[in-house]
Amino acid sequence: MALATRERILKAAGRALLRNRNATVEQIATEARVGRATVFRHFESRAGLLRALASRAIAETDRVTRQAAADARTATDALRLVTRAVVGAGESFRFLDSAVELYDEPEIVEAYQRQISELAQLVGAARAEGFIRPDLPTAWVVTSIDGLIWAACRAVGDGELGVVQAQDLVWETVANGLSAEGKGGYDHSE
Amino acid sequence: MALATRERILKAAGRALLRNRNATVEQIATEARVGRATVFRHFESRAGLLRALASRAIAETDRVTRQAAADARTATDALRLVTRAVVGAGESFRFLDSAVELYDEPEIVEAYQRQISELAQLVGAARAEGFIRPDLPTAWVVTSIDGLIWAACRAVGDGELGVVQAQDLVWETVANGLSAEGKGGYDHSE
DNA sequence: CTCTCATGAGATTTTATCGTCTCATTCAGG
DNA sequence: CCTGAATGAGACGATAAAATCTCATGAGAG
Repeated sequence: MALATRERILKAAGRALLRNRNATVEQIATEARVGRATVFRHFESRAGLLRALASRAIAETDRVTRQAAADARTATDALRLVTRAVVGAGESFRFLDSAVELYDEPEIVEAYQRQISELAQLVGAARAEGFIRPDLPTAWVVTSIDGLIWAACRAVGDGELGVVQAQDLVWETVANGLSAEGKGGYDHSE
Repeated sequence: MALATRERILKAAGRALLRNRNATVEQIATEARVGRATVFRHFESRAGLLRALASRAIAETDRVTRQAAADARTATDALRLVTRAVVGAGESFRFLDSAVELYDEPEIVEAYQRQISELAQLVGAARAEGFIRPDLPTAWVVTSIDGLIWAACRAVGDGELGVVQAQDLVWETVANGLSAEGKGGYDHSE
């Protein structure tokens, strides 16, 4: 059926792009076990296929993010739940790490920036609750959470970690870092 | 002179690739203020140019890494100094984040994996010194340090942070996390 | 000044991939 | 069995970029 084929192509595109940034339509079609012509029957162009894939990923991430935020009672809790949720949804957007031309699509760039700024708002609120160390710039807090989320998604995708384990570890690291020594336990003078 | 031109092309390629993944040879040549033909006089092909650029970046990272490790008295100190050094060298390898085809070059992949495994050894030694929380898998410690380094390099490249500030923040986050609350200060049950 | 070599400019060929099209095949429903 | 819709295979043209080649120029060495 048409819808099943379209879905199969989208999923295959995600896999193919993950393996090989700049994957050709032929490689995507092969991955989906369909003919190249069939790809163009379902999507107006290669760019259109990538747009559809990215839109799906963005929508999915938005969905789990809002769901998580709705369940939270405090901003700090929301930050924790959203972080977990995004790590959990990593599979659906991880290909964006490799997808190249998408950064030319203003729609995609705008959506990514919006999600980052939503994260920044959450961080700001958590800071107001006293959760964030006052000496850390919000920009760094946001950037490093983003970096840890990506690292976790990569580790899950590579089979190094399970999803739940990765979710726990990201938050553990955000909250307490990697060091066994307590706060200020490292002597910066040496 | 030939060497100066070659060097100019390499630097320009780094800048061009950072701005525009998949930058064409023409864009690189324009950035270097040389003719397209001159690029092919100095490099056998576009792929060869990228290989040379990547080799330089790897060599530079190795250099600052070994320098940093040599200055350290303990493994924990080495981990701190190496992390700082890599963040400081970010400018030279950051284009790899955008360079696409390089992941097909076995030489590059091998070098990256070697650097990661060197980091893993360092983490293992720091763990033996009691610096690393025993409950965290080494794979995650390595992955998250790598993720934080990339995040810091990106922030520096985007002008969000200064180099020294980024170096401090990465280590601060590794050692203590982002949270103001102490160890275990967050109630995981809710 | 002259010679030479690296270069710039640009024409040209080659290659890879996109996107379109046609036609035979398959498979499900009537 | 018959029909139609979706598909696979592959030919075809268009395009963009890579890679090659030629030729004139300009700057530096002798």
